[in-house]
Amino acid sequence: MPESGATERADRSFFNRDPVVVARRLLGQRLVRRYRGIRTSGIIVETEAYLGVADRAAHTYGGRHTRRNRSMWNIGGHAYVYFVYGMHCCMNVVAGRAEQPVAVLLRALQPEQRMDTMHRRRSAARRDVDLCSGPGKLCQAMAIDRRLDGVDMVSDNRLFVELLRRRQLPTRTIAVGPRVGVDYAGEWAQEPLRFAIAGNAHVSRPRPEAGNS
DNA sequence: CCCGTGATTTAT
DNA sequence: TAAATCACGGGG
Repeated sequence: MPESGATERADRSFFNRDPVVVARRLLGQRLVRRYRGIRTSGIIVETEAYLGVADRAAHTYGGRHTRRNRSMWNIGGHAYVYFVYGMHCCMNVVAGRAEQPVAVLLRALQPEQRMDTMHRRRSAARRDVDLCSGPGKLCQAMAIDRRLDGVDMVSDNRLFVELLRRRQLPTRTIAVGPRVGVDYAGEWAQEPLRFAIAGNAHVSRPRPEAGNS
């Protein structure tokens, strides 16, 4: 593998904190997926925070505890993968402390390793920037589906995060905006809970504006 | 802009 | 049991 081996894997303490902090700190880190002997990876360039019981846009709004959102009630570091619109999967990383059903949706990656495999899995993608520029796209490119719902990313070898930087990116390089596709959530739809690396070509549309803290 | 697509949720 | 919903993506 072309890895240096010195890369540090995100541990429990990385995830056991405020979801907004996790969402910002995930930017610039690496998501790794191992499947059938192939290691695909990408740099996380776009995230959204979901704040749990009080957040009308969250699947756990109002304390809902259903079969689908079961893993969102798990402790930080677990994956929450769900199926939506009859054909797509979306992947979240559970954050917060125990019994806080909060999570971070991974919305886009800058593909890094095995882009050939990603193109094979996503024939509709004509260009590299179409591979992982959306929550459903990245799941398809990385072979992430409901079989990975509930896995512990701190200990599982199939899906995990590698830390490429110890610090969060400089605040001015993080673009902030309202979350995508949650118009049903009333005032919560306007909250600035979407984060992206400013100027990165792999961020999904519409792009949040840079310059917001 | 519209529409597929089907599991999940929510209303009867 | 039935109806509505949906943290999306692709094509026109």
